[in-house]
Amino acid sequence: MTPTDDDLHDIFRRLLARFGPLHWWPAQTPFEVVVGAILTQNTAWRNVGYAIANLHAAGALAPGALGGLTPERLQRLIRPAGFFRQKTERLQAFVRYLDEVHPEGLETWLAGDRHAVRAELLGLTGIGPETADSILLYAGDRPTFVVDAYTRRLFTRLGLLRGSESYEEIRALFMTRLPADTDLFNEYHALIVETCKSFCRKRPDCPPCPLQPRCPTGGTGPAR
DNA sequence: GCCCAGGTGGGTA
DNA sequence: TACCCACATGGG
Repeated sequence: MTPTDDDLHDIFRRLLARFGPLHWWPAQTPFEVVVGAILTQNTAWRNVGYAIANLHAAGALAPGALGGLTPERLQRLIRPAGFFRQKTERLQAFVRYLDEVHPEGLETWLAGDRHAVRAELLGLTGIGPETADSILLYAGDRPTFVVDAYTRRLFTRLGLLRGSESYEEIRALFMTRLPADTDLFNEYHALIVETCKSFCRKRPDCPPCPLQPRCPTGGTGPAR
């Protein structure tokens, strides 16, 4: 049931061969990664893109600028990403914390002790394990594995997870079987997301699945 | 019209 | 620990 080192390496090789390196995260700066990580919580990335574009147009993709907006203004800008009241609170709480506790700046903060920084992120309102790991990996360039709904779904359909494991269990599983390599973790998570987005049922043009004869992301999608 | 999307926090048993 | 619910928009 639980994947071996070889399973995890083999799946990675197949996905990389299929999609090539993706060089995530789709953002220009570490701060933009943080904003995207919060905005994408239980939200389709397409909608996050609209909100990021609004923030960019408003010149608000920097901590000071975003923190200086009124909540009403920020809510308007990020409305397309959904949960806009909650997410406004979370974004402004983050920049407030950054300003008050880490005047040295986001990148310097994230470069500190990995475990301490993760614990600190998890203590912030609106930052759960997936958001914390996304920030560490994609904004801080630190080796931590990001587990998301796609990871759970794909590996459950491959028969390598039961599906009921906790976030921390799945993360530990990957991290104990793979070398602590930032680039590997970066690509692995990106490839899992890309694979699940290529979901055969939604993409009739989906090429042969690199993992199984019947695409494990599509369930009822066309075989091959 | 209905369901889902790269979660999180608060509440209850 | 294990569920439940609120939070909200846009696209298939």
